[in-house]
Amino acid sequence: MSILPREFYQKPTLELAKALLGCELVKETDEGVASGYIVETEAYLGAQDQAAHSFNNKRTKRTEVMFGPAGNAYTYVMHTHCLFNVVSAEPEVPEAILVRAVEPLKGLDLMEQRRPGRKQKEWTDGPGKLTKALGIDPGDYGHALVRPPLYIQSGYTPDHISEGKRIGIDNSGEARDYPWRFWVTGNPYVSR
DNA sequence: TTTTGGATGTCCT
DNA sequence: GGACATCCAAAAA
Repeated sequence: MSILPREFYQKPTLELAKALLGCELVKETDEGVASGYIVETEAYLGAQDQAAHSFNNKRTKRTEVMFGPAGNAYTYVMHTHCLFNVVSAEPEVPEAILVRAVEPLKGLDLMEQRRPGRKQKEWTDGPGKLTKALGIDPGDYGHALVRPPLYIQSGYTPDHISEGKRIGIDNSGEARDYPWRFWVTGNPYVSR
């Protein structure tokens, strides 16, 4: 088991989205370590993707990190929740990959504490849920994912990967039909 | 300075 | 299936 180097992220976004499946996402806090296997991702291809925050190369304070190098964290606060993305592509090309679900691995006691009253299956089967269970927050914005307290390391290789339309972007024109969502076939922790 | 709306989750009916 | 919680940045005024 080893932390994925910066070079790992130097591949086309759609390819990286699939490569991340089965990798272990780790967050270390004062309370301890929590981690899980990534089992569901979605690609957001900046300039050509109407559903992306960076559509048409729109550069703002919020999307700024997407214009940086691949391998950094892009956290985004949505309503009452925080979402976690991995920045992809080279600098000046605003692409990223949203992690939608993980399979709990380490720090199960911590996650249970952070998700009181829920079954284990419901701890991390959604983009807002997994950040809460792992302890990822807006303070991780822009963090390089190659060192603690937040990083990704190699895991297992999924037997089969499924792909389909993305979720939660119904008002994004034809971009909503792009098959840019990937998940580990048959894994019970995918959001739906 | 004010308004608007969102890559969601949870609880209610 | 539907309402609503609750916060920040973008866009409008």
